[in-house]
Amino acid sequence: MGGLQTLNWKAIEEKWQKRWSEAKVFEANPDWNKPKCFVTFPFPYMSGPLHVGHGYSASRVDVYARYMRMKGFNVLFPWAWHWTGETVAGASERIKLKDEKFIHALRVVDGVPEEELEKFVDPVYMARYYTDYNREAVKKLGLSVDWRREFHTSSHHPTFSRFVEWQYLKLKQKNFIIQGTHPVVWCPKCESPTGEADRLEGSGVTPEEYTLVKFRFEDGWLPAATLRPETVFGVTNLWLNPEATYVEALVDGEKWIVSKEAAEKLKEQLKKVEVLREFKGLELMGKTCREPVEEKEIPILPGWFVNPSNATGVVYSVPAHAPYDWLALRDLQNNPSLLEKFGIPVEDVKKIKPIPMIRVEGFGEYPAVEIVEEMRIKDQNDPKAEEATKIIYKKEFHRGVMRENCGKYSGRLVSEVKQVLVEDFKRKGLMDSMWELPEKVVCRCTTQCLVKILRDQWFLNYSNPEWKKLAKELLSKMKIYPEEARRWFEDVIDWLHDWACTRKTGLGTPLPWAPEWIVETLSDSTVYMAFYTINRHIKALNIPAEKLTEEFFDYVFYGVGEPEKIAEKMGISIEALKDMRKEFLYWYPVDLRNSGKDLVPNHLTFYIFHHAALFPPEHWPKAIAINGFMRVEGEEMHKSKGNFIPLRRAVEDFGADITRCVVLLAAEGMDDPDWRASSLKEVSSNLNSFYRYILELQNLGEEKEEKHLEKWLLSILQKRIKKVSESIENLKTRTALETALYEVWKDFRWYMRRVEKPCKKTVFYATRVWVKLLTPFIPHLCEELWEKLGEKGFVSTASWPKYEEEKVSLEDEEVEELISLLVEDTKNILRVLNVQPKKICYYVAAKWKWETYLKILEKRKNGVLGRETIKEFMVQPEIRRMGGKAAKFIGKTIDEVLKMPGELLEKRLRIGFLDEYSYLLEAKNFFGREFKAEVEVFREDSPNIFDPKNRGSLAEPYRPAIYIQD
RNA sequence: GCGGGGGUAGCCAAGCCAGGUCAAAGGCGCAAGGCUUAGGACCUUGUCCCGUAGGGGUUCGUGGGUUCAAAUCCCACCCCCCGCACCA
Repeated sequence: MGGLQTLNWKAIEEKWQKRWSEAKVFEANPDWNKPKCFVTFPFPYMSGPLHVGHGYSASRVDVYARYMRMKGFNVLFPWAWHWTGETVAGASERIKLKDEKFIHALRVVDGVPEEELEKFVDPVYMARYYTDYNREAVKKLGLSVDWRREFHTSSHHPTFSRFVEWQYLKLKQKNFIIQGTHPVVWCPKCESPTGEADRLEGSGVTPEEYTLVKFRFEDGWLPAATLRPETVFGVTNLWLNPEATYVEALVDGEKWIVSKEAAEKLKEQLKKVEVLREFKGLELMGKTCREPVEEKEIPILPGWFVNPSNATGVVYSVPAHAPYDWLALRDLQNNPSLLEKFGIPVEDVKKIKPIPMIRVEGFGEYPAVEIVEEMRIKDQNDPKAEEATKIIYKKEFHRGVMRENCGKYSGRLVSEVKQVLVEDFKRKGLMDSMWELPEKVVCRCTTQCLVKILRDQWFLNYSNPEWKKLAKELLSKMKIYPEEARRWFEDVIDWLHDWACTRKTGLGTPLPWAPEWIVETLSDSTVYMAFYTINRHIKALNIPAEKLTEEFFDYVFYGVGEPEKIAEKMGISIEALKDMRKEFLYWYPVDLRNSGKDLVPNHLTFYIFHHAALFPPEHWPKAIAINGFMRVEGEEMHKSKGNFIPLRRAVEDFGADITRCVVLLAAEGMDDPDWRASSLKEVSSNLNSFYRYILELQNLGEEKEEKHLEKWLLSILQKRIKKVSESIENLKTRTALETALYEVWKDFRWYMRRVEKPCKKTVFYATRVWVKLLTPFIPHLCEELWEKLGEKGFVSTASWPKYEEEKVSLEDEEVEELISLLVEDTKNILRVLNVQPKKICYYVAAKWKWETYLKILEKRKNGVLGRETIKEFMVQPEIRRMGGKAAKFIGKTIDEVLKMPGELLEKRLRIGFLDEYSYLLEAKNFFGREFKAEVEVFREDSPNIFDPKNRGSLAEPYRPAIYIQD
């Protein structure tokens, strides 16, 4: 029974991982006799376990690394861990606050032991725990990493922190860091920005800028908040909520009336606010104010829909274009009793007529009125009013044109004038702005958030056109896989504006010139690949962080400064210092960086910007590859969904090679791979079979000459070698693996089916090629096979199969193509006839047909082939003698050749005359086996032909005629 | 809304950029046969419809168009996924 049971993956994988590690095969030092290849994977964030999606991206890097290594490159694949940011701290905080849901996820999904869980109240402990946990996952996946260069980020890794400091000093010196102000979602209790991860409510909500339109009221202003300032030309009245509390306040010296909440908010938005008195909205009902365009007097009316917690709590009314305004107005007009208690005469309200000021197709004068009728919206409390508002807003913004009553903006598109209009009015002091959250955001600490404008924040000046230009230049020189992603990068570079690069809280490196700020997580990880090149020295020499000065890094990365002095100050040898410089120069630039596509709009683009800023063009990254992100059984993977698949568990449960194959076979390019249980089963059984098949092949074959079928196998293998190589080079890892596994398998199957006795020499060569082609994908299994095949050393460091042009034989390939088509055709006939044949006869085309065929091919190549060419042939006496049948053959051939793809045409021309007769004769036994019948082969013009149904004349080149006798 | 990607046979998925060998690779599933004590594995065949001679018909989100010829090119539309910022 031995050898037939399922493989012991675990034993095999552990065995080879141990051997690789002992032999230090993946530890890469500079070797000036070898070309280098430096590949990286963005260090993962250590707030939880890695999942199979990380495994996917990392496996792609590993496939490339392993391939290049076998190609003879000195390959460096380092690894590190990201600790910077607020997420670990936030997670730790949730544990401190005993967030049951969160703790449950850690316990169940992450499998964190109880005694460890308690210690997670310390964020650093938590990060370290996950780093250790995940390192095992990465190692067990079999990635070919040089672990000597490992590190993690933040001030808890002081030597790395020094590197971040250096980087920021350089950026500052180059004026790529500026100071400025910026609106953020802010928790007044925590006194810090409330990021996505820190929210109980309101995920995805970002500040929105309202325009405040200032209506003159007595000696002050009523600033009405709006997202549609262009509608100021259609204002009929003002709305205040009679039940809400308003304040009169001095705002930057002007007297404003706004809701009580608004006054507090404005304080956070760089406005100086002094509240003078508080009162109910009711107090202003029926009074009038002046609109800012023509200073017409308009009334202030009660609007219960006005939310004092939104913006200023003051709203102006444009009933022609805003459904809410029209509804509120109509409600008042229809219910005079509502007005009674405010002492507002009904006639005054009834007098108010909507003022149309935007023309838009599909609507008449009063779009708001029309949509209210159409949707049968009852009143201002009807939830359908919200939808109506959205529809009108969209239509009018995109398609709307300002009517004649809009002054100098008349006749222009709403979308065009909006911005200018606001600028114009702001200049006149009639508009202002205020930031507001479109939806409620609640901080983890349960406090409701507001918008704060942060001042003196530090920014990476990505809006700088010079910097953008540099980034684009870098991008244009870089390879992007897949190429479709290039446009996305271009857009991101254009779109990116200044990035707030510092935080007040969380883990990270303090900004060297303003240590109260910490460099934020995306901003400290842009050029750290340079640190990999020297980190093994820093660790080996045990250089203390404080010795890693600006001038040290300047020397290592830029070659400036005096090495003697620097080395002396650092207390290391000048050789050691120079080695670091040399090692940096050896490895840099990064040859490939691969990650999920989610990093395109942030990290990867930052990576481009910062390299462009900090390094000369010869050190700019060479290539970026991206891939989709992992789904599970077609769904997004989420801890909360319960379908989260930790990498470590996958590797432990299914094995590294299977896990790698499942993810690599699942997708390519930007498509999202899907993790499916069925695929797991499928791959596992395929790999088991592959293993056994290779071992079986070992014992097959005999010493013999390499003939047609062997030449065919060798030829087709060259094609596979080429395809796999090119696919890996273009990060088409799925195509590569599919070809290496399935296509090659198919070739073997055909060879074994066709051949009488396999040739030992060919099988020997072919099995070794096959194992090598799969090594980048399933390295453990391939090592095991390599050893079982009696080969010395690691297959991981064996040489990649060379594509040998001289082994390519078009003729042998075409012959097999012909034979398999002939088998197919014969089967097709047998199926239709539904008989068991006694005898099958094949007739190959006569010599004159071949000559004619080749001439037709030639004519097509020279572009002189047409239907009329038939005449040229028919005038030849020896052809004309054969009459109609010849004409039919020539006509058909011309038609076929006319639509033959160029590649095939070339191939057939190069092959020329093909001795079909000999090849078919050689395959007689094969046909016999296939059909369990006697098989005979004739030339169609042979004198002793057996052809009772006169089929022979149907023969064409590459298409022998068939006769079947039952 | 803006930007990016995509819709192919029971499922996954190639082909599309460079139009013709495309009823459309490969894998899975399913069915039949072989091998085997049996199961698994493996091998062969079939898997849109029709067909007693290698053929014909209808297909590649929908509707038009260009072309001798379109899954592939052009136009319009419908649907799905992702990103839109201070967050990893």
